[in-house]
Amino acid sequence: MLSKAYDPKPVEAKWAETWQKERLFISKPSAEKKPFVVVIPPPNITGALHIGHALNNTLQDVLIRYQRMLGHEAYWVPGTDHGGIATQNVMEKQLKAEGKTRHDLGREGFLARTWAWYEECGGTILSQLRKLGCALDLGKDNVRFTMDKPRAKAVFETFRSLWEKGLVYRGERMINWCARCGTALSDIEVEYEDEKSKLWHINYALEDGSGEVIVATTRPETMLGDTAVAVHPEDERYKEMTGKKLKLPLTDRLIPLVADEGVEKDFGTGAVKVTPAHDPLDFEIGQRHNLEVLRVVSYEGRMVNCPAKYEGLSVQQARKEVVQDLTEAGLLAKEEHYKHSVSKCYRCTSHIEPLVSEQWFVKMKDLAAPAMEAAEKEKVKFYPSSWKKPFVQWLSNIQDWCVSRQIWWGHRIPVWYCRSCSGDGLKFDEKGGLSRVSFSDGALPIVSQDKPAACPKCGGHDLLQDPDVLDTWFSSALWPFSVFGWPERTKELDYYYPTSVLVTGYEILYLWVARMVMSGLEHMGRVPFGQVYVHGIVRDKHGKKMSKSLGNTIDPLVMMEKYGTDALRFSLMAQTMGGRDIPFSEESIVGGRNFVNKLYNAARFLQMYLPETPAPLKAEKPAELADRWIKERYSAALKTSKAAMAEYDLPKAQDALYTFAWDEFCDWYLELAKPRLQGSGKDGVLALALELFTGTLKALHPFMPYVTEELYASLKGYLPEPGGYLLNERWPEIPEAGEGATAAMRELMDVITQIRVVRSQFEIPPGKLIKALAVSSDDGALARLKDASGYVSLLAKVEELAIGRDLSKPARAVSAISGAFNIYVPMDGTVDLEKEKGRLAKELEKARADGEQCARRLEDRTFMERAPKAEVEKIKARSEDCGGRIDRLTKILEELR
RNA sequence: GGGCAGUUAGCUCAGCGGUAGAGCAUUCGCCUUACACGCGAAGGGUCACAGGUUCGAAUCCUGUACUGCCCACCA
Repeated sequence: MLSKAYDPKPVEAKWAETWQKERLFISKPSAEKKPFVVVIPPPNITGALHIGHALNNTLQDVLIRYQRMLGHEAYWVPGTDHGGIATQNVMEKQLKAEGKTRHDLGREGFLARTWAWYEECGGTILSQLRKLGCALDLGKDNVRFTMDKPRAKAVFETFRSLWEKGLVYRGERMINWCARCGTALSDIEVEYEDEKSKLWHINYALEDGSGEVIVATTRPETMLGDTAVAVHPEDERYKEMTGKKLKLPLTDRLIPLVADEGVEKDFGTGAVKVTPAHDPLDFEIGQRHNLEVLRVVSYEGRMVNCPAKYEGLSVQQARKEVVQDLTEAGLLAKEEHYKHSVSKCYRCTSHIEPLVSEQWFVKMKDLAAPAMEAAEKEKVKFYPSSWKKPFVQWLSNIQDWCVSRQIWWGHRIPVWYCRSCSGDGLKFDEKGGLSRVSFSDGALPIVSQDKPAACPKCGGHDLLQDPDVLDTWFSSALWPFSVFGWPERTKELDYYYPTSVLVTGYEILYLWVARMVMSGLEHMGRVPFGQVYVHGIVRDKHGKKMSKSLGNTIDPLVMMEKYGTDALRFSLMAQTMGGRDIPFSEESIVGGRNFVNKLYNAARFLQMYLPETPAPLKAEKPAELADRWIKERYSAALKTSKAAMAEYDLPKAQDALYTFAWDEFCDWYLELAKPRLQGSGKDGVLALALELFTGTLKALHPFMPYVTEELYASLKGYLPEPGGYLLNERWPEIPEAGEGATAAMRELMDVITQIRVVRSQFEIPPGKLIKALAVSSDDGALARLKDASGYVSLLAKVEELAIGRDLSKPARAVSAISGAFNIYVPMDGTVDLEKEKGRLAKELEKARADGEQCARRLEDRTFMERAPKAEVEKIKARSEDCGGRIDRLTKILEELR
């Protein structure tokens, strides 16, 4: 005999290995079958999978397995992402623990080490995905990496093509600089956070001594880089002074007071200090007024180009010093508390320094236009659809994309420079390596993936590659076609592109999804996927974001160990309603674990009655009520589940099967089957139970692959058509079924429930067999109950059930009403009259209230005239029913007196 | 400052035009020969608020409040 509780560990290990060994998940282009393709959002090789990955990949796995079982050529393409800055940060942290920096290893050494890390970490991630049950073929030939050879080729081809179209350019612009990561970031890689700070009011005196201008700022240290003060042209307070010079405090510089539309009159003092090098708005003002761009913060985040006393200080230190010096000089007019949003690096949460820098950019407007159209016309359709609007809006406000990163790990920018032709445009670090490139200083680009043999202009051989690498999202943007070998025209590309659906969390909708849509349209001429399934973020049970620093993370691997993979998957799925964030906690996994156990025990129950040597059992057309009923319920559950899948409502699809399996199949059908399994009808019951249970296992397989595979394997020998792995089986056929048995069962189930209520309320010991009477004036109902009286005896533990029209209530009996029946349960001892009256009176009260409500509506002329006929009929029937109940209850109550 | 979502039982959420539902938690009774990771039963909600549409509103419309998220150069 199998153990009472399901032990997932050995089962999961066995099937995970078998599935991979059999290469069950591999796909080949097939002329006969329709492809269903999903490309995995490639996890960064930064460490272990987290709970968000577990959710994301469970959703994809469900879709893939489901589509396969529908008979489509379902292909889920596996891979990992090199993860640019994120991965480099992980490596640098490792090095730091060894007391080293990447510069100790040098660029090549650092890259070699990171590649080794990729081998290790990439493998770990893939094995974790396998553990999650993902239907991903992890054969070496099938797993992609955003930095492997074919993907590198795609990246180069993209860069080359954009360059030729003039869509990629190098220019000096305001960018977001993370001094800690030592690189520029794109606008969407910056996060904003409210911080408590101060608003300092600084006194700038006019050169001619005729007055002063007070400016308000949150960044006093940048005043050292001010090259003007600006006011609104219409501002009466400053009209007279505009054009005059101001003395810049703490320095000996003079700066002009300019008038600019960009200044808000009503904010602060109406005067802004202008630091074109370190503020986006100031940069614009600077451009309009031809102001000098004076950089006072270096790439290292230290003060430069300023009075010696501040030189080399960090921004924070400089702020303190400047404020103190201004105070001492009596130039600090005011200091007020102020809350404002500051920009932070999305990779390391350090403060971002906006600064002007020469970088590579991709021109976005022309790329965004077709993507907007695709979203608007739903060539790319969002689930839930509410994402369409923000998606389109984001595209419509798009800015050029800064794609160069001053890090080492990533696709090197495929541009080379000839040392002799590029002149001053190339800057070198102390070790003689190329550190910066400036087109404005004369650097001449040669676009090439590999080192060109010679400079096409001068024939020189001293060629150096641009030191920067591309934003990691540059290669991710190509993923839906680069995975199939683009730019090669492969047969995979032909067959699988465009892919079917992309499954992702909303946090990377712009970072990733939008860029894939744009790239797909630009390079392939077609959207990369027709549908986007957007899910939320897994949060802790209080709705807080999970983070290591808060200590509220849930490790999916630990949970899989503890509760089983199916349990984790089921529970995540159950809570991912509506595409919103998912509050998750360890407790919520218990529900999934319990359901897995329920299925396991249902199978164990069936096995008790099956012969040891498997032989096919053929189910006959159900004749008995319970059989007809369960088949109707099965049919309804499959129908609901299938319809929900079509709308990407995965939790609903799962829930329909859950409810059927537990509440209907186990709680009612199997209970009713127990005595029949002892008698001559055994084979018929077994065959039907097996048919429906294995069908349910099939339908549940996408959600909980392990336990279903295990149970199916143990039961399939008894089926007429045993089949193989569930993944290769067809999703169950939905039997034609009406609702007749469902209605008849409902009537019966209520009788059983009413007797159970009486038992429970009058504390009849659960094991004790009782007598009961069911009285009704409805002959049809009496006949139906007579036919099924065995069910009542069984499930309400009634040893003698008298059914009739004219049976009278025995003395010392408790009464209940169920549909057309008055039910009497004789008691051994005396009946607690107060209790009995109390509950019957409560019933009566309910019936009366309901009856009155019906009556009111039936008397309402407008209701009778305007409501649909069917509705009126329903109310009439309900009203009659209430009337009957009231009469019967009143009579019973009277007799109690 | 704009946009989007949410507000239903103690908690997490379904329901989205015709008598308020689930899971968990709580209470009571059961180790009933598949399952105590279980079985049976019970309690618990003026469906945020105010108007409107409708014979009828948790469900549709308008507004208010609160919460959360996204976007935006207000120093």
